[in-house]
Amino acid sequence: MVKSPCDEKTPLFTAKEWSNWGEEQQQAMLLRYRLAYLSETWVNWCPELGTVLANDEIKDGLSERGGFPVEQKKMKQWSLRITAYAERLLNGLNNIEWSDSIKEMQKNWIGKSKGALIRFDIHNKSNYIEIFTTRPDTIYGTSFIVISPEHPLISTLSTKKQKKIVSDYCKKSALKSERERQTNIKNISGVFTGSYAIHPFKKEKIPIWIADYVLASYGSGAIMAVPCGDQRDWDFAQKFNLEIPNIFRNIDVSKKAHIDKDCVIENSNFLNGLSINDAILKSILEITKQGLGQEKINYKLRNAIFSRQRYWGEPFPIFYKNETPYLLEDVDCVELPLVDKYLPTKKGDPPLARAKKKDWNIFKGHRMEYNTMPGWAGSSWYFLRFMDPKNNKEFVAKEKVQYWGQVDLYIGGAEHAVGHLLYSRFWTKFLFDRGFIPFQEPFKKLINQGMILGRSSFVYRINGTNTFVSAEQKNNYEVTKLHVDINYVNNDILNIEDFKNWRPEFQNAKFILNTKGNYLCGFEVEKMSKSKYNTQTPDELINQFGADTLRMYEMFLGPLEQSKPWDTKGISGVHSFLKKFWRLTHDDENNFNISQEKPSEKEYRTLHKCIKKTTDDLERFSFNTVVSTLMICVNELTDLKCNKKEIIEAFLILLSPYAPYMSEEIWCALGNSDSINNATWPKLEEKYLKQENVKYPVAFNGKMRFILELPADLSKQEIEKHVMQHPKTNNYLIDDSFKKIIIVPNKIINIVL
RNA sequence: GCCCAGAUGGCGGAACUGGUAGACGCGCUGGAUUCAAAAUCCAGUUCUGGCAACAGAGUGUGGGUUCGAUUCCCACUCUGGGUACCA
Repeated sequence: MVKSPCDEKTPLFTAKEWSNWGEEQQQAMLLRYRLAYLSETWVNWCPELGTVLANDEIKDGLSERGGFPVEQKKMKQWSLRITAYAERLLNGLNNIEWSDSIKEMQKNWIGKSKGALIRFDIHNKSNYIEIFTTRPDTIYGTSFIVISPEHPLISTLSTKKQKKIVSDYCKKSALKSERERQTNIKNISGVFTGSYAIHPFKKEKIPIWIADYVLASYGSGAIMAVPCGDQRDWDFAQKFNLEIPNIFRNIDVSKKAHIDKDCVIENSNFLNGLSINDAILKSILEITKQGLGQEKINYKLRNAIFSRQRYWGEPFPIFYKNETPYLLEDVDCVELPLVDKYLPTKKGDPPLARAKKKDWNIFKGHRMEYNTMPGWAGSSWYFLRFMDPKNNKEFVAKEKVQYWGQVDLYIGGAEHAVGHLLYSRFWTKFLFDRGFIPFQEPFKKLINQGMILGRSSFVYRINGTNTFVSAEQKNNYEVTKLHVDINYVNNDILNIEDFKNWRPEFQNAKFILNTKGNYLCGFEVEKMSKSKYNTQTPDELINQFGADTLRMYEMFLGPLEQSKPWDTKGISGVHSFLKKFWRLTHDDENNFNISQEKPSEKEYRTLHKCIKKTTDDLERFSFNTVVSTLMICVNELTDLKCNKKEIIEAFLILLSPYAPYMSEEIWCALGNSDSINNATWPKLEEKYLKQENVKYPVAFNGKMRFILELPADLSKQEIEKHVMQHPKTNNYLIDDSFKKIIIVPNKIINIVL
């Protein structure tokens, strides 16, 4: 038997059976093993728009565009079997220099948990329900079963009497998004199916309920409810008057569930007296022995849907014969065909279905694939192509990928933590498996630059209408909050004409204005993004201040890894710094003016202080503090009136990463023929930094009172003597005495009273 | 809801390993220069009281550890990111 990742429900078959199958049946079976496969998945379908919507295109259950209802629909989609790589994606985190927070997020996203799959037979029926639990030790505390509203056995399980209630409930939860279902934990809902399961050990009847806090996409879409050990189960039991059997020794479960694993099991037959961890092991052993289930490792990670019903995306190299997909063997790429409109067809097929046979550059079988690939098809591997961008035989030549290897440092936003950054790792792994690249991780080191935040503006559409209400009155209506382009908003007042012309759907929009006759927009500070219509272009700033100033200001804004609002108030400070440095090397008539004199000790000290700090800060990616260090250096050099070549030249190299144009220009004026980019980084000479005296802060009870300047090489005893002799010391001592004196050489003196 | 971050003057931020809280810049106030403006320069600028010297308070909130906490620990609040079709 081939040990290969495949659909869990893939049946076993023999070679003989295989060869007796027809071509289509073989293809269908192969799809169960392929990395890319077709599967039925739930999507957000908007009948009015005739298209599938992303969760973020839905606001309060209505489509953002137009405000139409959205429903859940099953659709055949390509998926990529990322779950086959779950374990490797998890282990690979140990081999990369990424921030702990991103690793943590990926780890939680993959969500590995050990537990058991347990079979519950159904009373008076031949079916059974499989549940996944991480706490098989609590099996004797199970008093009911809960299945998700999408569970395949729902129609079998719901009795005649319950049928109507059940189908109403399922329809209602189909309208809710998965997130809504998890968010509203205070809003407990559920219905009884009318059927009972048999407890595998106790052999007693326990009721089977349906509730939308159980998700179809996790585990097996069904749980054994243990109200004494799980708070959601406890709340559910409380609400619907279900039993709460206690299986924990000396623990009170009448007020809330007991979630901690710090206790001993009782009322549980063969598990009595065991600790939780021992009971988990023993219960799995017993479940396996009695054939009631097996040990199981479960991942929260789901296979990733890889098709989109949009026009702009890479077309699949797939064609169909009688709706069975075949892989195109041609070397040539399928190109996007011309279509009359970039819209779905009347039937609801994706835009590519509009193309006629002649519109495709390649056409085989009965039809081509209508779906296109998602954004992450490209974003998962584009960086590999940079190694060999003009190669038209393969995506990268062996010797080039051998030379360049993985990306050394990748700077990207934390918002990609579990999307792009996980997909890239996944793609890298399968490209490695197929022998295309010699490494398993795409990015050796990763730094998350903070997001630039923008101020978004909002308008409020009254649900089911095309009327927008001014922010002051939005609470009087059921409204949907929509982003509006900040270019149409001035001081939070909407330019209504611009807004109407923005999109055809707003052409006939109506407005409820405030008492001043204006439409007031709401606002929020959130990440700057095209989809939030809050972006600002730097073009004007470049025109006004130049690219060096903008570049340097971006570095000066704050720590690389911290998100910060885009605010250009302070940009003039960076600009005047560059002008100040320019004046240092130019006279009043703007003639280049540099001295060949040998620098003084003071001037060397200023320079080397700057070399030390800019070098250290650069290494820890602290660019904002580098900029202030450069500013301090220029301030000091200006005070010293220093325009000496040796100092200026070294300083230019320190400045060049931040203001490359200006430093190159002055570098050239100094008579250098090669670019400053090829200059050697100045070498720090510690001898210039040596200080003879140290300024000690003298604190009493931790509160700094005065500064005492002392020679750097004094012993603790000598320092104490000096402190005690200082006239100010007496002001703070009580009765001329103190409890203790703490002296940290070259740092601080603290006297405890 | 869940996972991950963050919170320090009027504003962006600094304090890297527990050791002077507020570096550097913006803004603001006053002054110099100028016919005037721009540009530039000088001085001041956490808050409260005080002419000042100085005193008290102070790093989201409440506790704790420590001679000493923005920094470490516990509990919370708020803000941002992600939550699987924005990429």
